[in-house]
Amino acid sequence: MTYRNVSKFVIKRLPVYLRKLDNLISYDVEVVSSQKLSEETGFTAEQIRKDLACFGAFGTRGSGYNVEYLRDKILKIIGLHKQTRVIVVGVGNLGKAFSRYNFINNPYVKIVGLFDSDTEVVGEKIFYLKIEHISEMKKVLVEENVKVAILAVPAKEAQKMADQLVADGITAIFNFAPIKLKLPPEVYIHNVDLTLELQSLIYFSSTKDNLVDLEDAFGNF
Amino acid sequence: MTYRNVSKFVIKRLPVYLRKLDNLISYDVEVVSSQKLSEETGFTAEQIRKDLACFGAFGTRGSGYNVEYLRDKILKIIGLHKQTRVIVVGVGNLGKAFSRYNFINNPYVKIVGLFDSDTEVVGEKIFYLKIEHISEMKKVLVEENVKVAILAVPAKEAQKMADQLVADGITAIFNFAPIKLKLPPEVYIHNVDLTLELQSLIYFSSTKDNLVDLEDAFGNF
DNA sequence: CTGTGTGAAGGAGTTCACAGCG
DNA sequence: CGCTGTGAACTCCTTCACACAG
Repeated sequence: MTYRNVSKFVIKRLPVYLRKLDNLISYDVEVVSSQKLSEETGFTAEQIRKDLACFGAFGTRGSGYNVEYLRDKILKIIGLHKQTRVIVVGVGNLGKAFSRYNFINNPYVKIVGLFDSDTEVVGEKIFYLKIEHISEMKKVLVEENVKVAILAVPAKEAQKMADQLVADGITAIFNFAPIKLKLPPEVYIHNVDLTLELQSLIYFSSTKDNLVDLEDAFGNF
Repeated sequence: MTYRNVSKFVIKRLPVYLRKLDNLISYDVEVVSSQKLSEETGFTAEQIRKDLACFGAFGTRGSGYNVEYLRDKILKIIGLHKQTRVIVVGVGNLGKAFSRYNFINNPYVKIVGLFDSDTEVVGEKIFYLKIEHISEMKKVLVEENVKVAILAVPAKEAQKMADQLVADGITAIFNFAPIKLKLPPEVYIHNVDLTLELQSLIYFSSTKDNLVDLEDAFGNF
């Protein structure tokens, strides 16, 4: 039995479960049902059970899931059981905000390097970590065996920088730059494009059944 | 003919087309085929044609789509044909970064208010716009008839603030706070949770067919 | 002859319903 | 009896294949 081909949709829900489980642990809750998790997360109980079933049978029929056991299982599934090391490339507004945010909110992912090409920001600190020049990047990537990079450089530098990251051993990129990176297929890219996301939100802002909205846009129909 | 029930997946792709069309316009390209758009965006040509077909027939058989005409159509479909006014609530790291980013990158969405409860940041400027105290919010919402809010306050304040926004007429929320907002179903919520997104990225960082990764995680299988 | 528009087929994700175990 | 685990049904999105218009 192998776990190839687990849907991306499933993987995206796992961290949601993880967060809820961590929360339950902090309240000393020991057992949780898929029904309870459903109420907390908004996903259906069946879906939660199906998601977990992709990776094995972790529950106890009649009672539910052991919270701590399930949390540890999910950590291992995602690969967060040993703290993951990442670097941030491009420490402008967005890179800075992301870094500060991650330091505070994400115990499972550790930023081990902040890099920028702008000598203006090099030397600045974010919490305990000093921003270094891009030229120092490869050294850190190799020493710390980093596989994940957060790319928050301007659009026109993004492709070049991504190529360099891949050449230096990066296998997954969290990309804030508003361009479609062209990289080997084995590199996983996750794009966060705030402009696009906000624009599509606008569509839904007038009314949820968009009848009125669209009739207005197409007087000709 | 009405346009109810256009899939969210379609709507999310429209801004991608929009950006490419704007780009083509800046290069004085007048006509574009779905094939060309496919190469540029990474979506299949059939999908692009199907997406556009949800809203009418905009192309010319044999040649393609008139770039400017299609751009204007998409603007109207999304509702961006008249600049949309939004406010930003919570101007910490993330709110600040988002605002600066939007000022520069998003010509179609105008930020008309920046609000925070922290008197420390009130008075600061982001580009030409001054950060105001939350107490001023309602006035701006009404005067400018704002329907969309970007919520970037700490998690524990988010629900209370969201309730207030909805009470003041907001119909869509772009939510950066890492909680599930409980709001009336007619309010559209788009969550951007960087911690969750980064965590799920980790899963894909070891290898794209996650066989090895998972066998390692479940030695017992 | 080229490229759009679209019904039909295929594939993927979700929900349903219930068997089965504690 | 309660809650998990899961095949089957269902829904929705994508891809295919081709008719049709310029």
